[in-house]
Amino acid sequence: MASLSSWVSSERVTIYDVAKAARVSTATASKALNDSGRMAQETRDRIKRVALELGFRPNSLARSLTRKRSFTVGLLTNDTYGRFTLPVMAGISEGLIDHGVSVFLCAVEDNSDLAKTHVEAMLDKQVDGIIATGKRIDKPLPVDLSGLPVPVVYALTAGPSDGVTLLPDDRQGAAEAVRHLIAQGRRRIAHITGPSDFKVVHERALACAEMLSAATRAKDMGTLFGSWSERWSHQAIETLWSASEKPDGIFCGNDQIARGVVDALRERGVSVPRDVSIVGFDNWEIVAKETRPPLTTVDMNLKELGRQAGLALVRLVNGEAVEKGVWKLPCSLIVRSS
Amino acid sequence: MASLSSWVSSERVTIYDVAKAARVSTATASKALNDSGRMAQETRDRIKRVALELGFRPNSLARSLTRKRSFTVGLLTNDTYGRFTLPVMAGISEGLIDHGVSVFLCAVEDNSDLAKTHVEAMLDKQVDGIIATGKRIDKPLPVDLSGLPVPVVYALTAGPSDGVTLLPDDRQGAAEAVRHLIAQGRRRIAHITGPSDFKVVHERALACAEMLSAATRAKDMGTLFGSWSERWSHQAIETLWSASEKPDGIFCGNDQIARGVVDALRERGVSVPRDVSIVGFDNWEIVAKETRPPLTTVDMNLKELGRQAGLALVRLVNGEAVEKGVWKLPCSLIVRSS
DNA sequence: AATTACTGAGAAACCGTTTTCTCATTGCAT
DNA sequence: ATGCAATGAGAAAACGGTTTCTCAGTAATT
Repeated sequence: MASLSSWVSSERVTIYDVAKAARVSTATASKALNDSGRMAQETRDRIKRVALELGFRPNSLARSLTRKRSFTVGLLTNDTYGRFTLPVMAGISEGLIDHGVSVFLCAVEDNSDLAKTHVEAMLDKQVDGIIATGKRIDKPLPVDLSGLPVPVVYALTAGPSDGVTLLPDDRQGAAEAVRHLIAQGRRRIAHITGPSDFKVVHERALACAEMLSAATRAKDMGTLFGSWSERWSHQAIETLWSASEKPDGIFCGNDQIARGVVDALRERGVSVPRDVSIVGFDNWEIVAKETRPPLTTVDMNLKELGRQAGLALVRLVNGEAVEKGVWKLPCSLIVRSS
Repeated sequence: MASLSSWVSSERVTIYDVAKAARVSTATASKALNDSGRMAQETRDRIKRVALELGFRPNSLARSLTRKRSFTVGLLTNDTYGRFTLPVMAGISEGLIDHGVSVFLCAVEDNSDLAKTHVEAMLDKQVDGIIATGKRIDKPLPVDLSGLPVPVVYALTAGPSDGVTLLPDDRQGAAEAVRHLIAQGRRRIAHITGPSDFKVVHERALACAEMLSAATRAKDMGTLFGSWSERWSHQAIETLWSASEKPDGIFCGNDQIARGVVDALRERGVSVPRDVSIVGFDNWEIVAKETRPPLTTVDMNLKELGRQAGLALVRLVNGEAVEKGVWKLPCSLIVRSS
């Protein structure tokens, strides 16, 4: 438990205090502490030592005012419930603190006016840039962020084609999943997934189909679109198991479906993974780890995605070149027992 | 879709520009725009009009520097995965934006050094106050926030006894749940809940027992402690249904358990809600709404809790009196079909 | 007519840093 | 000795606002 009790003392130490104590001007003090300007190394060291002794911490506000750089960015999200956004946000926060950058959190639901209010507040507070994040990669936030005086990065939400957008590589993740099933010796592979109006559903289904058509040894038993629910899993298994030829490997659109599939198979006396191998998607630990057997699944590395989004924004703020368009970040296969 | 394209134009308008355009000094301009100082109403109106025409937006940094008030607070969380924190954070963000206050998001996991870094960064940025939030009401954040030069409020995490802490009223929520079961005409009520080392488990179990011992018509069939899993639900139902006298109402420690209970009962041919009524806890919509029948459950109003936390902090910052100790915010019973 | 009270507005200081000049001093080569 | 470049440090002007104080002018009172 870190103690921060040094701040108990009353008034903040300013650079004037440091300068006075070190018997130099504030100009010299500032330069010494920022390793800029020219002065005797001895002077620089002395000033730094004094600053340390006095517990000097520069006032960010004052610094930002002159530097015209606030080391602050805004994070706009329309997700106040889901479980995908939190890791992304955490990744952003963690990735940026290393650069001394703080993050303004703005939760806007789908309220366009609220979003506008937040953006204005952020701009008033002189953010260096903005990150937009959401819950679906095929829906934009309820506010147009183009034409702002600061750069914008989109993470896990739809952005404009000329912007920088970071998304998980659903196709690669799905491909890994199917490859794993094949590597496990599975030959008849089906895909049970969610509603067809989700973009991720298509991406994953497409990659699954491609992978299977390229595979010489394995056969594609088809894709079943439904909903993100265990109920749907039961229906889907009902359908698949009423056919004569049954799959021995199932790739599921998410962990919830996978969980339902495992349960449905158990009810039928089909053993997982002996008779059928299952791979989920999301690595939603509360589901994946609790399933018996624990689910093999695909992790979207959302925290890393957030971190990358933060770093990309910092690069943009610094005027460095950043490739426009959609960046697909790799997913990882988490092998458990299913 | 709100358009913010007005910012496309190059340079920001400062109060100097407004003053010049209105042919007054910056002092007068400032006073006019802040409705402070003394001047002819006509002058005030004219300056405001000019400011509006020019699209003047005061630079928050500059303002904060003199006012010694940044209209910014820090939000510290150790939750980067769970589903409880996000609504709390959203509530905080939404509650504070109305006061012109922005929120710094700091995700610290259980890393004490990282937490300290974040706190220092926030203090450097002159936050007016800090909100600590987490995933469990019985675990504190990995950093000591007492003795800071700014006020602190704790929401959904353990705080010091002399601080301000906001928590859901688990007891009241549990009592509502049991009251509902009794009102439904249930007479033999059991409680199936999670691990006994969670404080919320005890709170809810205690309230449940109290409610039942006070009820003349209903009988307490006991509490079963287990884990937060559907697996445990099946076990618990196995246990309860192996006794001669079976419950006709079950209050579950969370929705996941409730979901498992509904499923386990269905497998036994017991109808919900005809034979047995079920009430869950959390109103975890993805589970509660998907269950067949949809779960009646207790909502902790986490967003409102976040909002209240934000408002409490603002009051502290303003030097207004705020009652120390733990504030329990009411839960709401969400009646669905179970 | 002289004094007093009030009104409206501006000058200047300030918040805490950074940064651009300026300048005295020193060391070195001519 | 003289000129010149390099060095070390400070004065002052930003940054964009707010606030205190001053003061000229007008209105009201004696």
